[in-house]
Amino acid sequence: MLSKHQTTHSQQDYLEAVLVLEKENGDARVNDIAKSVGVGKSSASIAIRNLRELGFVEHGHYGAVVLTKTGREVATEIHHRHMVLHRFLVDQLGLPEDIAEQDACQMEHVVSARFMKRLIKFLEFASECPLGGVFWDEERDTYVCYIRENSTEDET
Amino acid sequence: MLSKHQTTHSQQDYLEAVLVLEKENGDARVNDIAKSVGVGKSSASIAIRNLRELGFVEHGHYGAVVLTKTGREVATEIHHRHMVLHRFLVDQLGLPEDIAEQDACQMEHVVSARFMKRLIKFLEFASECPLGGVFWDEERDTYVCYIRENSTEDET
DNA sequence: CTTGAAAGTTTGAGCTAACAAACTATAGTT
DNA sequence: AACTATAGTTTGTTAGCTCAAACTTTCAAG
Repeated sequence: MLSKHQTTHSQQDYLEAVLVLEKENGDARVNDIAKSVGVGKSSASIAIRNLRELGFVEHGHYGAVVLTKTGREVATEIHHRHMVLHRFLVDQLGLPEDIAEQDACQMEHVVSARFMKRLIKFLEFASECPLGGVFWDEERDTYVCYIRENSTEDET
Repeated sequence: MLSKHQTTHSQQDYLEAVLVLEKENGDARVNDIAKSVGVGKSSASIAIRNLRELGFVEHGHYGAVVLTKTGREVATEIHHRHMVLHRFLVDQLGLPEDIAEQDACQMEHVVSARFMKRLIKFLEFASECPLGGVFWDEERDTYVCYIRENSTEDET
């Protein structure tokens, strides 16, 4: 799934959690990681030990967990995927936040790099397209398209 | 992931393989299932035994594997997801067949029912929309949109 | 009717990942 | 300095999935 640095889905979840906690709390502790990932603290402790042995994090006994260079690469890529997928699910498909969050959390681990590149181009195009676009109409429970005022050509 | 009938991703793969082999060969044998899923025949044998004990398939010793009612429900739902996702990846995002196949195989197990419903509406709308649409232009390596000739209104 | 190849099964092992329970270290309070 | 709540770790168990290797059944060809 991920470019270099082969990791399991579970490991990707832990690394992403460390990245997010670092930003939010300035600090990533085992207990918080466990809560963030949704597992018991014993599971998190073991997972972090493995990630340390694999060189993705540094972690002194009873200290904070810190991403290494390679760990940060994996974490940022996964988190980037998460945000792009989330944006697609909310902005383009019009799904509610909580559902989008759930789906993005799962999809981020399994989609190919090719898919992600295309999805990014798709989103860029949708927000830039001079002719118009498509959006979800919650009232009418259907998609709706529109044309911008001053669009004169047939193709762009 | 799936409505009722809780199953693992792996079990869903096996059930889908049985469904497809039934259609293609008229028959689903353990060996063919193993090849289709991409595992050794011992793994397939054990997996089918579990599915039998859970009531998803029937399987006499050294005989063909047959879906039960509930097994068929799971298999058809998963296969339907597969086809919808595949169509989205190819028709909408313009991904090549083999990449789309890979991604659909993974995504079908993890996306929510809400996502699938929306994606189906999205695809229906894209193919029906009277104003125009978006497609991938392989030459120019970008998305392109067009407006149909006789579209007069601003919204539909 | 025997025999060999192909199909199917069983066994024993390994890996990832989760949990609860028991244990140990840390830090803050008094 | 002692004590306690909190954080972190270790241990033992379980579950799911896979594999290779050894074994058994089936079936068709001779």
